This record gives sequence, structure tokens and C-alpha cells, in this order.
Amino acid sequence: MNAPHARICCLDLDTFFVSVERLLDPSLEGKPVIVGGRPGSRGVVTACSYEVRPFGVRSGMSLTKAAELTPWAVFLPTRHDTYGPYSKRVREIAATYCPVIQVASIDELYMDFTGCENMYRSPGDGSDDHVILRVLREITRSVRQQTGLPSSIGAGTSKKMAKVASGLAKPAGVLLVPAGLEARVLSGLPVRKLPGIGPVAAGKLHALGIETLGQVARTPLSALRRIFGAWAEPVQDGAGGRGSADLSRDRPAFQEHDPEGGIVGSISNERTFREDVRDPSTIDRMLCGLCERVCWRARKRGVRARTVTLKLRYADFHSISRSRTMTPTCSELELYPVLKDLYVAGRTRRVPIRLLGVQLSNLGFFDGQLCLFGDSQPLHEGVDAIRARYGFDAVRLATARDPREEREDGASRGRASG
DNA sequence: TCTGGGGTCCTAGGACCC
DNA sequence: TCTGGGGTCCTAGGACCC
Repeated sequence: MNAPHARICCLDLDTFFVSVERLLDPSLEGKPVIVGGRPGSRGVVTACSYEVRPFGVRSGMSLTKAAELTPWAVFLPTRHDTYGPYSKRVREIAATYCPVIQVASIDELYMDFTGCENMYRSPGDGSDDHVILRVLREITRSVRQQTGLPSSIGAGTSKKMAKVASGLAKPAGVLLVPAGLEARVLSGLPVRKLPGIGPVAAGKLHALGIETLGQVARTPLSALRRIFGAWAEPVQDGAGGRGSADLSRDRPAFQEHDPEGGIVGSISNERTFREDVRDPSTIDRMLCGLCERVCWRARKRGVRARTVTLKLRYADFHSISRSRTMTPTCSELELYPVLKDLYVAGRTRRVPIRLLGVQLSNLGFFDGQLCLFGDSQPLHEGVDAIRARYGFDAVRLATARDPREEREDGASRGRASG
């Protein structure tokens, strides 16, 4: 068994959504930019530029809070459809350098350069680690030249080490943690730096006086089990710089650039209302619209679901879910009545509703040629054919249509023709 | 810190079967 | 009829990631 080398690399696009917005509007370059939505809306920061970080703005923070901290920032809506092609292009560039790639998310991918050192060695190169470092710098240069996007790469002996290193390398840097030096790099870092330690676990660790990854590495496993359960060992290994280096073993990552193309275990859509809602017809319309949308996405992927789940969040943020497992389906005509049942069963409080969500899980592939829906098959085929050409909103169930939308449509048509 | 939307995985209890 | 244990499925909730 050969000793491990730092050949697992994590490429992470710096402030990805902001960077794409700047490519599309160069006047944003150098300005404080926050992507997520208008400051008044009920949303969170999905990405923010380095200009606003000294003021405390972070992704995940409410837009209201972000607007308090940096009212002078440029606030942009998140345009998810826009970013995918850039992500795909970066992936293609990485693939020209490395044979083994695992896509982790829209702005993050892993590469395994094990055995590639000699392929890249040129006269005058030093150690194998130096060869890899040179290649990684070349990759970030290529990404910048070919897409305009800044990126950082971390390298280490495991995925977790590479991920942490990429964070330390930002912005626009490359950092390789040589085999054997992991603990030295990690031991002083705050516990939140390790993937898998979130706000809740960090709070429990702090309560025990544990602040750094070095302390986590020295904490008895039994104590960590009480906090992390089944994850205790991977977390402690990670804190010590050990961990999985296998890019193939994990489930194939969800491919966000091609939202309907990946293999996923569930399909869900949820929506927060602009204002908390009591009106039953508004709730009904949202429920129907969400049901249509997840069913449409399932049919596009060729899957049916055995389980449907309704998610409901009250105005006071208390959330519940109600699910039912049944004969596999991807027809809104079958699922909508089930969802209404689940809603009636789950809506036990009189508090207004903040959010509704619908999730399909227990997915299985079906053969598109089979008669799936009985009498309603021609209907679904017709609806989906129209949507394939004109988009989801081209056809809607009557329940999902908002009478106000129709008035607005009419008004805008009136303006356009007048 | 008045908190989006898309996912993944784990836990724990109860039903049901052998 | 009572009792026990193990396995699997379903349901509900929650932590975490980007």
C-alpha cells in the first residue's frame, strides 16, 4: 500500500453568482454586489462580493439584515437558469486536465490527480507536489481566460482536506496541503470550517468548550457520538485530516446545470408567500401549482413517485410535514387530491401560512411507452408537449391560475397594443 | 440573524411479519 | 393466548450543504 499523496483537489468558483453577474454587466466590477433579491423581499443572500464582507454580510443572511449592514450595495435577483452554462464550461475545462472528476454543486467540483504526476512533469520540476501545484495554477488561469471566472483550488489527501484548503486559498488562490501536514493546518481552525459541522453542532461543541478542530480531534469519540450520532467518526477523522479520497464511491452529484438530467432521490418545489396567507383559495392555488410543477419535472425525468410529502410552514416558522406512500404516479390529477387530504390533516393550527412545499420521493423509472395514466395520458402528453416549447406556465390547471395574474396579463396586453 | 429553495442523510417510533 | 426478537417499511422531524 502506497503512502497517500495530496492528489485530491477541490475547485471552487469564487463568489460564483456575483462573478457571473459581473461578466454580464461589467459595470458591477469592483462594486459591492449582493445576489438574492430586493432588500425588501423575504429572501436571503445567495452570494455576495468581497466588498461587503468586511461589514458582516454573509450568504444565508436575510436580505433585510444585509440591507441594514450595506444599504449602498447593488442588490440583484438570483437568476438560476443563467449560471448553469458557466458551471458546465468550467467542468469541461477541468476535464481536459484531469481524468477523474466529481461534480459536487454548481460552483464546486473535485478532481483526482493520483498517478498523473509523470504526465505533467517537465524538466526542472521539483517534487511531485510541485508538479501538481503547477497544474492547479494553470487550471485556475485557464478557467479565468476561457470563462472570465475567478476560482480557487485546494489539494490534499482527502476530499474534506481539499475542500478546507480551497476555502483557505480564496480568493483566486491555490493551496496544497502536503501529506502528513494536515493536522498542523487544521488544528487551529474554528470547528465550523469543517464540512459537516453546522451551526447546531458547533453550538453543542462550544458548550463543551470545544472551539477548534484540533480539540475535536482530541475529544473522546463517545462524546462526539452524542452530538453527531453516526457521523462522529467521519467528523473526528476529518478534524484530524483523514477522510475519504474516493470520488467514485459517493452518489453522483446532482447536476445543477442540467436540472432535469441528474439522478436524484427526490424532486421538490416549495414557495414562501410574499406575505403570510389565510385565504384558502390562495393556499389552494399555490398547492395546485406546486403539485403541477413537481409532476411535470418528474415526467421530464421519466420517473414516478411512490411517496408524496406536503410541507407547511406557519407564520411563526413552526413547520410540519405530512406524507403518503402509494402506487407510483407522476400525475397531478392523482396527486393533487392526496395533497389536499394531507393539507387538511396537517393544518391543525389557525396561524397564517408562510410556506408550502411539495416533495416527490421513492422515485422509480418508468418506460415512457407504457400506458401510465389511463384515460389522462393524452392530456399529460399534450400538456408536456406545449410546455416543452413554451415553458411550464404555458399550460396550467384551472385551480392553479390566479385571477389577478389574468387581469395583469390583460392590462399589459392592453398597454402593448395601445 | 425575523430567516430561500434545491437537495442529502440520519434518527426514532410504530406497524407488521416471521 | 402470551412473550420475545429481528427485519423492513412508513412517517415525521431535523441537521447539513450550496
